[in-house]
Amino acid sequence: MPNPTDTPPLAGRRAQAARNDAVILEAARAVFLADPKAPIAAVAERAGVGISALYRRYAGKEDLLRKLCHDGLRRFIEAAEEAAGDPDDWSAFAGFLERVVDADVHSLTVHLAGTFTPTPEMGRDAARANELTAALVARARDAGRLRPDLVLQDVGLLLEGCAAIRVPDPERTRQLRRRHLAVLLAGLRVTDPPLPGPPPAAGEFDWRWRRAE
Amino acid sequence: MPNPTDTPPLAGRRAQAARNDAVILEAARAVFLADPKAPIAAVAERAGVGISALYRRYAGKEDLLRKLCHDGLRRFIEAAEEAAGDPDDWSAFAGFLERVVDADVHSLTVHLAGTFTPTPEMGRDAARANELTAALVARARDAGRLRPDLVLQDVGLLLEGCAAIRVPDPERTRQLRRRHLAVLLAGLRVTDPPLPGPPPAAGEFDWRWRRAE
DNA sequence: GCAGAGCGGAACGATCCGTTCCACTGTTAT
DNA sequence: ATAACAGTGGAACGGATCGTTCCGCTCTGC
Repeated sequence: MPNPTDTPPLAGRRAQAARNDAVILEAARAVFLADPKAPIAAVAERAGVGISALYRRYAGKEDLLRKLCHDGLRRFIEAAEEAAGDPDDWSAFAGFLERVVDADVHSLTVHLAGTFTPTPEMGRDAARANELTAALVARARDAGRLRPDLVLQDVGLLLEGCAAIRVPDPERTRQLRRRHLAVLLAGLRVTDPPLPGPPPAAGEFDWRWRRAE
Repeated sequence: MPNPTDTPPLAGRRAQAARNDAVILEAARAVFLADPKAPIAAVAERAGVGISALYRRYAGKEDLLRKLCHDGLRRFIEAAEEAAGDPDDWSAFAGFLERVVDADVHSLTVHLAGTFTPTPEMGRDAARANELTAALVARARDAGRLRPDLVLQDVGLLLEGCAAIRVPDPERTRQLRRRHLAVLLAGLRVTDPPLPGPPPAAGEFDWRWRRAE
């Protein structure tokens, strides 16, 4: 009998399984980040496991995608909460964007939208993410650091723009996105004249979350 | 000999064919702009013609894509040449970006790259497009209007960012891109501190044009 | 009228991909 | 020791997609 008492440091087969949990999730994140429509076999290959190891953990592709997206949403919230702790009104806002861009969270959320049916909890988290972002925007704006005609929905577009920057090397991608973001942030400080066209309205981008028919 | 005198005002069947030339190209542009991997049948459907009408004009999908991309490249050059005529150093540069963004040229070129083998002429046109862009950048920078640490390759990233903005309605898409571009342009005027990280190098994005294996 | 250009769309063949299934291995409990 | 089984790898299946071909039809230009 190898384990007389149920020792927390699992060994043998159980440990392998627990390790696979993490390996698979990491592989899935990397693969679907690079290509949201990647086949599920690519995840298994990247993780160095068989397909069975995937289907043991997730009911299907949609299930995996949903979990991945929900994780991304949680990271987004985390970043917003962390950034809110910054005492400087501007760098709280700027730091938030930098965190989100660095973690490539946007690709995990928006780009995966529509590929699965969301859970109610995801809806709640999305609402919370929105609130936190709105608070950061309002704070920077009320402090007079952020150009006043920038609305909450603009932030999504900024992130979309940064997420579009992509080269084969992930680290270089991060650097280039930071560079792009720096230009954007420079343009977001108070300036004249105001931004052109009607600002994005609340709910204008909800179509993303509707499933493809 | 069907036409004793080569009369330009074609009529009947020939006219229909000539009209289809344009209709098909327009449909192809719209379809592949919305989804670079769209099936060729979608183009036929959108154009309101059969699949035969497509294959009568193009040897295959790759042929159509190549023509579309080359057209986009030419529009890009056109935009650069037009913008170069602007006497103001800054608005020549800014106007150039606005034209390119409005025409959605970036999606037609970069996003279609790798899906076909380019012709030598396309290589020459691409080189010319690069020269023209470099000239506009240099001009704005030398005039002290553009932040000096911005390099040619940054422009591609800016366009990439703008092209990533996309909603179902094309006109609204254009407006939102303009808005995004305005933020970017505001950030591109001379500012401090300089942009972070090493600037994009020449040839760093050539991998796009290599065919997927 | 007749030859054929132009066309619509069904049909084909090749991929691709999600999912299922089964044999096998090492572990756990008896 | 050995039975039961969780965990796994990967072949195989069925459905879907898509590029391309092909056949029959129409209508034009001679």
